Amino acid sequence: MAELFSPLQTPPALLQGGTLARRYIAHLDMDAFFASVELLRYPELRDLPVVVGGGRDRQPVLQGDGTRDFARLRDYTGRGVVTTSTYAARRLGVFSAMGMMKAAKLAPDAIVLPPDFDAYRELSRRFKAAVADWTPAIEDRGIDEIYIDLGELVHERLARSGGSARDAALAIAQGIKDAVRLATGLSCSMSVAPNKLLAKIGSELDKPDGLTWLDWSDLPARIWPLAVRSINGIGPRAGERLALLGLDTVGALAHADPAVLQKHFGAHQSAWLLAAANGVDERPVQSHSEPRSVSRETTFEHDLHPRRDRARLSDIFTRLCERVAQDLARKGYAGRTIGIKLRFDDFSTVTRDTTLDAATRDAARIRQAATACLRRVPLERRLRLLGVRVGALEPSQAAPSRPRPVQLELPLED
DNA sequence: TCTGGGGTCCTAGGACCC
DNA sequence: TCTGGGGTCCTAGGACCC
Repeated sequence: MAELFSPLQTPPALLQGGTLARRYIAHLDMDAFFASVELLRYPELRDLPVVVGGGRDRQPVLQGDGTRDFARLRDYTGRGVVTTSTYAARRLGVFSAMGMMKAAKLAPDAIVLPPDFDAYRELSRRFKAAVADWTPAIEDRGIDEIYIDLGELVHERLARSGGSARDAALAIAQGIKDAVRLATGLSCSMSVAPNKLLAKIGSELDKPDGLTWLDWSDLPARIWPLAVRSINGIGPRAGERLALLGLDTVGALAHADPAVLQKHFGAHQSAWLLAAANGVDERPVQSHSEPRSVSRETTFEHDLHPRRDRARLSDIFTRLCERVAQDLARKGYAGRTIGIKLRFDDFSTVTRDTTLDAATRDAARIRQAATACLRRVPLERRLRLLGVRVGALEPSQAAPSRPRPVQLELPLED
């Protein structure tokens, strides 16, 4: 049943391993997800630079002549970052996580839309349901992406119609892309590869609406020229440290001296870096996972003074505890570890937590424990952010409540 | 005019126990 | 006089991801 690696496709590190089953792992990534959902609603914005982000901002205003008046980035004031931008906005240099004020400098005429997370969650549910019609072997990776283990589907198709595994996998992936478009009106990019690591990289290679096949034989030509940051798990910090060692590309990392890497990154991380750069990743597609923590936090419009703004802070604190308690009840969990997070006006961040004898999801109990945590922090600066977290979760007796249905004014009926 | 909100995982030191 | 070692839990911070 299990095919074996052919030596040509096999990363050297796995050769000794012997009989590993060839896997067909897909990564599916919705294209510019939030912005694309907004384009369903406002088709007249297609091809324009549009930014989704910021806070409680002005909604588009329907005017007498039937056109809508949209807010412009240049008029934006306040904190907040770009959540997503359309491809037209990206061409102007505006990307996710960029401060809105910086984005306004680059693209003052771009249109700003406030995020509508209920709509995004609904479309997320629809695209995942469409994929689930094909296979249950789906790993959730957030609102706009999933991994899919295509192994069974590929073997079924080969048994039925013959042909190459590559053609079978690509036909299945194309079928899934079509199903997602039918269910949502949105495009996605997919890649099929021998593991999650390569599939994740692959889905970026042909965006938007791409479909990419990757095998180990593609490593030198298609993966090694990429920046090390293309590897999921190498972030800004590790990227910088690698650059200091002269390791800018995945290929350079793949051929780096293991002793040098180990000196700078330790045994564990250096081994992972080398494996990843060589396309090696044995993690399974995990179709079920239990939540570890639930949290709520808020950044204030203006920094608050711990004493002068004490009443307001206290209100906000209470509300955060209540929302965390609601989230726990909705999901059917309680937790033993209660924690707080503070961010000061200089952006320094501290956390404190405490572990109770028994799990709770009671807002008053959470607030009591969180207040005790708060007393352990010296409050000498103004505050920018306040957060409350409950961890060490365990399922709690009461059944989780059903999510409320969301009404959407989107042209999505099929 | 810098820098959101919701998460996961890892590390490291100290407490505590056997 | 000198001086164990392993395991687990708790806490704080930080890197990273979507």
